[in-house]
Amino acid sequence: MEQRSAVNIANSLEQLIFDGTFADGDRLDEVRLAEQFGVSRTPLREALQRLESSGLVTLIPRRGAFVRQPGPLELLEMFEVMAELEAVCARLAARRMSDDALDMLRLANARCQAASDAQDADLYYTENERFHATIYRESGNSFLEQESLKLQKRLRPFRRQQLRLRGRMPQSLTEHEVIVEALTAGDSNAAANALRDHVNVQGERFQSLMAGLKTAAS
Amino acid sequence: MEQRSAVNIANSLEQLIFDGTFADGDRLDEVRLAEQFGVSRTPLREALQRLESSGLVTLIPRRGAFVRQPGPLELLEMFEVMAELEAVCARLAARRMSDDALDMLRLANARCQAASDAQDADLYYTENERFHATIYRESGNSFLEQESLKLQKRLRPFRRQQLRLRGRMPQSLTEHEVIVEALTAGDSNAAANALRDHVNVQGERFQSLMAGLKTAAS
DNA sequence: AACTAATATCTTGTATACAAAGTAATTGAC
DNA sequence: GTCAATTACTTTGTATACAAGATATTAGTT
Repeated sequence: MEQRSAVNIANSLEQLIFDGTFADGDRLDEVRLAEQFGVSRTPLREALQRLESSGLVTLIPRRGAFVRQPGPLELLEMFEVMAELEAVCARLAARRMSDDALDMLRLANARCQAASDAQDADLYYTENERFHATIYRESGNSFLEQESLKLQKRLRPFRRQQLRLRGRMPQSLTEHEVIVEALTAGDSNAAANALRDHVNVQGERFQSLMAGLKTAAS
Repeated sequence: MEQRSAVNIANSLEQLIFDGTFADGDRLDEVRLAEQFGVSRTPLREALQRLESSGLVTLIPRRGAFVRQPGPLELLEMFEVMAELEAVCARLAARRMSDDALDMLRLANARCQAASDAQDADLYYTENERFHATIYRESGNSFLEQESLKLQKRLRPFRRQQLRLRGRMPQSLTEHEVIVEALTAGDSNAAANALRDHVNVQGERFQSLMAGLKTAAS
C-alpha cells in the first residue's frame, strides 16, 4: 500500500465518482469524508486537490469541492481527442513496431475474439483495453502513451456501457483486424485512419444516445 | 488575487522552476519555502501536490519534493506529441474555421511579420504563441484547445531559446503562410502536415542541439 | 583505520486548534 | 405576512503541535 494516505483517498474517491456514488454537482464534505475514511481533514484536502487537477472535482474557494462530471458536449470533445490521439499512436506505431510487438497485438486481439465468442462484455472490455494500450506503447513515445492511458481511463465509465449494445463486439473485432493489417503492412496513414474511425464509432454512438435522450426529454 | 494561497504559491514555484532558479533534482524544502513565502507548511504542501500532478515535481514519500525537469528523451517525446496535437488542431480547424477566424489568423501572422522585421525575438515569441493558440481555438474542440495550451506552456522554456537561432524567424514565417493557405483552402491534410512539420522543426533543432552537447561532452 | 550499530537530529505526514468567510436562522420592521 | 438585517452556526483556509520515518553522527569493535 501507499504510505501517503492522500493518494489512496484520491483513488478511492475517484472510484466512487466513476461508479456513480457521487453524482455530478455533489458537494464533497471534508469533515464527513474525513471521518468516513478515518483520517483528519489534512490528507483529505490534499486528495481533493489532486482530484481537482485531474479534472474530476471543482474547488470553489471558501465554498467547497464539487463533483464535476463532463457534460455531453465536453464528452464528445474528449472522444474526438481520444480518437485523434489513438490515430497518432497508430501512425507512429506503424513505422516503429517490431514483429514481436505485432505478435503481441495479434494475441491481444485473439483474446478479444475469445471474449466475444463467450459473449463476455466485461472480459471483452478488459482485453480491448489491452489491445489499445499495446498500440499506445508501440508508438515508441512514452509521453504519448501516458497521455493516452490517462484519457482512456477518464473515458472508461462512459465507454463501458456502450459495449453492451448488441452487435458491437463483432463489429469492433473486424475493425481491430483492419488495424492489425494496416500496422503489419506498415501503412501509417491507413493505420491512423482505421484506429480513428474505430474510436469515433463510440463517440458517434454516444452522440446518438445523447440525441435520443434529448428528444425523449423534450 | 486568489483567495487560496496554495495556487499563488504553486504558480510562483512554477515560475521559479521555469526560469531556472530551481534546477533539476533540487530538493524543495517545505519549511524553508514556507517561511520564504511567509505561510505555514500546510498551504505550501498543497502547492507541491499541485506541482506534482502537473509534472514539474516528484514527490517521494517521506523523502521530500524534488524538481523534475524532463530529460532530453522526454523532451523529444513531448515535442513530437506537440507536433501531432497541433496537426490535429489544424485538421479540425481546416473544416470548421470561419472566415472571420481566418482573418484573425492572418492578423496574428502579420504581427509575427512585424516582430520579425523588428528583429524582436521576444515579441515574435508572444505573437507566434497567439498564432498557434488561434488554431487551437479554431479546432472547435475546447478540450483539445486546453490540452494544447497546457503542453505549449510546459514546453515554453525550451522553445524560447531556439527562436534566437539566426534565420529561424523568417523561416517560421514562411511556414506560417503555408499553414494559412492550407486552412484557407480547407485542405485538412495539407494543414495538418504543414503544422506538424512546422512544430517538428523545433524538435529537430532541439535534437541536434542535444547531439551537439553529447559530442562535446564525450 | 574502517565498518557497524546505536543514538540524535531532522523532515515529512497527520491531527488538532484557531480564524475568517459563508450560510442559515431568527428577529424586527413595514 | 413578507422582506431585510443582524446574529448564530457551519465550513473552509491556515497555523501549530505531535508522531513516525529517514538521515546524519558518534561511539564502539575488529
